[in-house]
Amino acid sequence: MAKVGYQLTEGEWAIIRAVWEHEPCAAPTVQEALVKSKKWSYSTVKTMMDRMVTKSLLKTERLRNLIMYRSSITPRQAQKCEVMSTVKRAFNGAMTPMMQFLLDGNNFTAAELSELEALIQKKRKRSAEKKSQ
Amino acid sequence: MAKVGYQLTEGEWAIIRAVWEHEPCAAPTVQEALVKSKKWSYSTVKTMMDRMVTKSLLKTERLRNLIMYRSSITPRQAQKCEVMSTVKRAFNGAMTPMMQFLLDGNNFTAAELSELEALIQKKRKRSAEKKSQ
DNA sequence: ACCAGTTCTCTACAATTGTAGAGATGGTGT
DNA sequence: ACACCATCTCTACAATTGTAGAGAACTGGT
Repeated sequence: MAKVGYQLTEGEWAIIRAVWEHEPCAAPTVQEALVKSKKWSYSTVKTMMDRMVTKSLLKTERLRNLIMYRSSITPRQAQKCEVMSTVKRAFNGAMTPMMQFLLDGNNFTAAELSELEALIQKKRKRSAEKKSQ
Repeated sequence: MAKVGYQLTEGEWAIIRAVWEHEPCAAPTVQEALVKSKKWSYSTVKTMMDRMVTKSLLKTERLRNLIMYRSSITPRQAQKCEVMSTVKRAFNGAMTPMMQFLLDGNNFTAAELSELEALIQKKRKRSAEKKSQ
């Protein structure tokens, strides 16, 4: 029952990224995975993970005396919450202005632009189909 | 010296949006502007605003016994920080996947799709020009 | 049965954020 | 000179987040 719309903190993102990559996994695994980027002690990582369990961002399962963690939300869900919160806060909830802002402010390569264009075309075709059904 | 890369909190966004809309303005003005959406007391608003001055998100100027506030960062700057933080956290810093995610997950109208397409075309033309110069 | 190593539990603390009351202050009209 | 109103200042507190130490507990080898 991970509540929708919850925005992860920076620390939680770091943790859950590591969990996604290694799950099911124990806390020491996550700590080791993160020791390069964040230099958190074991206690720090474990505390954060347990708090995330309370929030239903992770879930646990005991194997003997080991506690295995898994994510309770998918990357897509987490991304969606993050993006939604940004578009709400910074663009008054309007997706298109945000897209414009992104296109406008960033240096995409020609290849990337083509890719995006193709995506839009596909999208457009699909919505046309829907309409005609 | 508003440090780049600082991500506003939800409360700070609410405040600064009101400031952008009314600046230069005094704290009571902001409080009134927000009383519908957030029902913060005057003290709450004033405290937040003063903390934002400390962080150089707002700046002040005394007129007689009134304190007038102005923003120290533009909407664009704030939007950029917000978006950058999202792309970093949730998309590993990669802009294009984020665009794809956005396109993929949202219902744009045909008109919006065209608009975006036009933008991309413009963008592409401009980068072609740059190359040939 | 005991030791060592691994992992867990409990507790704690500072900074930040959201929240607000109580009282000080400074003009203004009379 | 006085009282009132608007506004400001100071102080405070709970929840969350980042951070971690100290010691308990369990397991495997001897």
